Amino acid sequence: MAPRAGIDVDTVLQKAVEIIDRDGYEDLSIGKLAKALSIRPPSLYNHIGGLSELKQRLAVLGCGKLYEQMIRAAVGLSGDDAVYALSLAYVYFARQHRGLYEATFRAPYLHAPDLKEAQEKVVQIVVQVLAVYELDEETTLHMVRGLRSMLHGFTSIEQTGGFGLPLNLDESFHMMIKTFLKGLPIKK
Amino acid sequence: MAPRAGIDVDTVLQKAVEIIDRDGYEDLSIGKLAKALSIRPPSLYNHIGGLSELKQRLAVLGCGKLYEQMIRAAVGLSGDDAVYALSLAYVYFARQHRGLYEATFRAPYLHAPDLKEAQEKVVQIVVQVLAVYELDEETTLHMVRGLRSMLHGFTSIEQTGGFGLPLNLDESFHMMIKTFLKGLPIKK
DNA sequence: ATATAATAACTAATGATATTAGTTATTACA
DNA sequence: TGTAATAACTAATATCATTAGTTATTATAT
Repeated sequence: MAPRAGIDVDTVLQKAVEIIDRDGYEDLSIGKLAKALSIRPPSLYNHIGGLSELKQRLAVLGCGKLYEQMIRAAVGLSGDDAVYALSLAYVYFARQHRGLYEATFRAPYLHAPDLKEAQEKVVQIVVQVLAVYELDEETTLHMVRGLRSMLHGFTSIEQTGGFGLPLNLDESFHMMIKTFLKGLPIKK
Repeated sequence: MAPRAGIDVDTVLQKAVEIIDRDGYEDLSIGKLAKALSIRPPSLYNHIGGLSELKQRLAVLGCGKLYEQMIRAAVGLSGDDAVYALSLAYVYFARQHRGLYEATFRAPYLHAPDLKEAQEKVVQIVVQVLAVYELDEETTLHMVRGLRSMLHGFTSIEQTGGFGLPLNLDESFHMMIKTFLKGLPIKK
């Protein structure tokens, strides 16, 4: 029998991230992952409960990483600068980790507390960044939803090749955010 | 041997839509579909090439249905009214057919001509509806991308339960569109 | 009406996947 | 050093998608 490969759940997750980022989310399987870790498929069950749990963990991990990227980008900035920085961080994260980004929207257990918590942290930065605009409190929250919709929508369509027109993507993205910011219902 | 069940590819697709709309996209399987049609699983291969082809057809069908709903809603309207109507149609379609909507983003063959064509028709309505605003031609196309991002993003987040705050969803949606329209870079 | 062709149903089999059960060897700990 | 824990293994199981081949139903030609 082989000596222990020194695998733990983090190793498993890292390798899973490599696979989905390189080959696509749909390509992840217990067999492929085990092979990448040089162990037999059933051995993986020593570290994770199964494929669903793995996907769930990837979703939580993805949200956490996204959050880190966003918060790093927005530090020290405010107003439009912060919104642009945070939005760019969002899109760049998704481009850099397309599999992991996709995982954030493919969690098998949508109501799991740790997932909710990770998602809420992402929401919270958006709230903070929009809070400096002179909006009603409730309006701010509506606008948070708006901005998040734009970020995710743009990313998702981009990832599925849905922007076919010969038009610069970064420019589209920038103009979209600009248009939204310009239209914010600032209190007078 | 059973008499012919009178099945054709349209019957198969309709039943598949029923299943994914009711049980969720991930629940679709050859076995489940065959059972719903009262035939044996291999018999399905007389009508469709396999699960991938089925999913591809669902994606194309979904885009077509979405297009019909959008165009129906926008007929006879222009400007902001058209945008709102078309946007509402989008979201309502997705709410009514959540599985079919999801299928539109889960096509196995992203570059298939019929899928591209169906997607482009959807894009074309958005282009038409935004064309009446006094924007540069190129800016219009950027804004088309923006609006599509918002529509899809909102829908996708909504479908995965990502809007957790106690805040009216329809109001968020309406305000998002309003904010975007208000910010459109109209030529002066 | 009859014979032939086409085809949609079936069964059996295959390969792949995720998972469970049980065994064994490695490692950790007392 | 001996025992317990655990991570590796193999074997088996259940499920799924698909292929291959057979059979019966239906369509078509005469």
